[in-house]
Amino acid sequence: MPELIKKCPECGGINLFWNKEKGEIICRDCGLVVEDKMVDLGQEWREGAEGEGGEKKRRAGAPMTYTQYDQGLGTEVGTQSDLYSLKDKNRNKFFRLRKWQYRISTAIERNLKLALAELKRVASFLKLPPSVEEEAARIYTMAVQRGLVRGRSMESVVSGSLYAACRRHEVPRTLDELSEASGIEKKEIGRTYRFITRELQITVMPSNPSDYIPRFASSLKLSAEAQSESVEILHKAQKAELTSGRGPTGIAAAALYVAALINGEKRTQREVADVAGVTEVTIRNRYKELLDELDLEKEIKKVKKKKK
DNA sequence: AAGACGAAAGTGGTTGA
DNA sequence: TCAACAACTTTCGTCTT
Repeated sequence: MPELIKKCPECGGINLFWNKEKGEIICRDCGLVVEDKMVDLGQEWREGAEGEGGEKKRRAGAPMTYTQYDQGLGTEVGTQSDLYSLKDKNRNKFFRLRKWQYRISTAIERNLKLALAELKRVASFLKLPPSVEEEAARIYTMAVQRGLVRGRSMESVVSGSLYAACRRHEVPRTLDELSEASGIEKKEIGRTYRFITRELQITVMPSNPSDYIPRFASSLKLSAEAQSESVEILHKAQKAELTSGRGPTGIAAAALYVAALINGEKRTQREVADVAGVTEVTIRNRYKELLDELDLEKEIKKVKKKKK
């Protein structure tokens, strides 16, 4: 743990946790990601576009994809030196074109200004670290430049960008949380999220259940022991291939529920379900699978006996 | 009385013809 | 484009603490 940060700026708690793998510092009391030092992956987007031809992987220049060259937005219309070489007739044409470009670019700028303000608002509501906010802004900018906002509300694209940025930085928020923060419907966010990641060819790793643990655990006020216990359970669950195809939040919730039970800090299924944004039924299903595959019964019985 | 459990029917999204 | 399908939710009745 670096010396500089000793207290959580959000809640003043001193229960900070330095996750070396992810290079971030998490407050165990309120779940705030105090600082993250993740390497910025922003320039690597195009490298993620797998396997079609070699020339598509060009690296230099502004962050735009090769298809943008067709769309003309990246090109300037007419410079001074061009103008002098034109006859009067054509001059008018070029003035018109320049006017067009001016309109387009100011429209984009105006949109960006509004959208980035909204983005900042939502990001601070969710207490997201600056790097995530920045990444979301970049994603949004690309979306605007490629005209992906057309036909969608600005807010939903902002939310989609944020959702994508969170997942890329492995501090995922659930769609419900994004929805609450932005006031956009859950499915709308999901739709635009899928749309923009596909169109921009952003590769997002499927989110890992353990990424949710610190936040959920702190909302439930669970001890650090229970938290690491749940992470361990998750590891085992992953080995037993219980995690593929399932919703990561459900698994995380079940692991937390079991861990709380084992540690004698029992929470009701309802409580866990609420913070994880899933239903009790889902927790029960995952919970049952966990008990079947991993032999946790003994541990739970142990705790029960102790109580008596 | 509250929580845990399970069955059944419904929802939204993915997949494969 | 449509139907089958899996994951998840909603709802509700029953059992346990």
